[in-house]
Amino acid sequence: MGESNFGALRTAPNRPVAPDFTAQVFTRIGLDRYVTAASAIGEVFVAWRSGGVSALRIAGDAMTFESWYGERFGRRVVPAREEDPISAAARAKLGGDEVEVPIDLGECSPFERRVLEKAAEITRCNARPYGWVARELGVPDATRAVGNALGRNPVPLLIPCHRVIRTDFTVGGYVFGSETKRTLLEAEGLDFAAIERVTRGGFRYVGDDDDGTFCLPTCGTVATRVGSPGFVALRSVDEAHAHGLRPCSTCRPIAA
DNA sequence: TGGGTGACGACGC
DNA sequence: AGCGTCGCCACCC
Repeated sequence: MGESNFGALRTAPNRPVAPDFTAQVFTRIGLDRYVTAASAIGEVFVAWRSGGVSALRIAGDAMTFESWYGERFGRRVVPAREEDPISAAARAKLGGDEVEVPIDLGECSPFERRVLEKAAEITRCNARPYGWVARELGVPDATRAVGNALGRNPVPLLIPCHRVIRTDFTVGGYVFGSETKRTLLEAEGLDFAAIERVTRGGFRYVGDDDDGTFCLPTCGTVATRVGSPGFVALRSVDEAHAHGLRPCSTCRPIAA
């Protein structure tokens, strides 16, 4: 069908066809493209279109990636011939720069979008429970749905869904496997051995007598110091209040 | 329309 | 402590 349209155009009278006609049409239509880029978990494929990065997967067989992409998004993706501002931004971010990367969430449902946008707020060296995301979104019973939405994150790493973990502070699932998730979080500065030492026995919060706040043990403000002197392990919010502690405004350990 | 599925969580042994 | 069960919600047929 598309072929015959091209044929009709090609034979239009008095109108020479530019050699790169096909490329021009694809550019105008916005054909999706991809490159490989280095990341914390090795080489990845990064695909994008006019609106921003549309997909990220671990690099491997190009055919497999292209057919996965077509299956998932219903569009064709081809290797890029040159860098683009969007791929350049993604490359920089994957390399560790704190830059904004436009993301195309076009195929996501409104709920999935909200979940991914919330996950995008979680900064390095931090982790939050699935239930925390649900609560922040105003649907505290939708924790399971939050997990499903994160599981469909089209752009892992760029939207750091690996920073959402289980309420018991075990890492939980991940597209690239739980081990990879744990490795990523450790590389960002979370010390799971220390976290496990604290949470063993049902401790859920960490109080800091110095600044008078209590946090999730995976809050970046305490993550590198969990278990050191000056911190008290707490089993409940009541215990925190008994110590005269107020909730940390960064990790917001309880509902506002 | 309705039943099945899943990166969860609380509870009971 | 670890496992099964069951409720929950959004999504997909």
